[in-house]
Amino acid sequence: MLNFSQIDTSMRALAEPTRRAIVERLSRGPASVSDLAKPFDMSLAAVVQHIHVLEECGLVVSEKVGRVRTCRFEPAGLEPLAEWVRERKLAAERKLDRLEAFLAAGEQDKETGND
Amino acid sequence: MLNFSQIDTSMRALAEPTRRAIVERLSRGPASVSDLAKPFDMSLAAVVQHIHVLEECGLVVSEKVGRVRTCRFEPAGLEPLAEWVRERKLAAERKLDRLEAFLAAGEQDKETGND
DNA sequence: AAAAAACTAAAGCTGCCGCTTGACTATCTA
DNA sequence: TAGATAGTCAAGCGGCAGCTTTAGTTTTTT
Repeated sequence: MLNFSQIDTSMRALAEPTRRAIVERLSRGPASVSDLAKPFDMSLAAVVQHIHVLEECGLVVSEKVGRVRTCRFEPAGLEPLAEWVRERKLAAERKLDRLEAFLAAGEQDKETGND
Repeated sequence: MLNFSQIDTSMRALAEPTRRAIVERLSRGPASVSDLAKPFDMSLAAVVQHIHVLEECGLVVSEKVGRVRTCRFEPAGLEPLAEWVRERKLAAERKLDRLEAFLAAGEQDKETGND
């Protein structure tokens, strides 16, 4: 489908349990790459790859000082996702509104008809 | 990783552009399977498979009457996702609060020290 | 200066996900 | 009742995402 939109990349990024766990960890404060890797039963390289994905979609930023790269969570990266959810809920509500308006109009007709 | 949590299934479901498009369509009102399939350049069977995934994670419900299956969007299915986002933002804020408290305490010390 | 620590980069492997095809069932229409 | 419509089921295929391994670099420690 060749979709490179923001919502697509961040959804894909967070579909991974490991990446979600990394974000959860970072949402409680910054951490180095090896700190992030410790809880996981996988190679450091694998965790680094996950971090790259999270950086590419703006959910994580990092800075290297000396030999240590420190990663931080970027809450703004959640916005595309949050917005998509809001839009879906809103559309569903509007649809419900229209249905209710339709039913209300029907009741109205009935009442005026019976009047 | 064998993760069957609600958040995992719904994130995975919505990581797919086609499935997201289906939800977008349904959030504006119910539709039959073939209606849903029309905009996509793929077989009906493929779309049916996507619908199944969306049903399994509670984002879509459907009902078959006669030979037509009508699908509806279930906004409640978004809750796990919405909650996860809220929690992440909250954790990040709290972390920021602690930082600010720490800095404020530092300023306090400075002031009392200079006093 | 040598060894250790903290990554980084690249190549290769494997399992799963999304898709197709084909064969089938059930329902509606002419 | 014949044909069309709407969906279902299952098998199979190809690509790619996530992981490993290996070999490197840079920085810190001893």
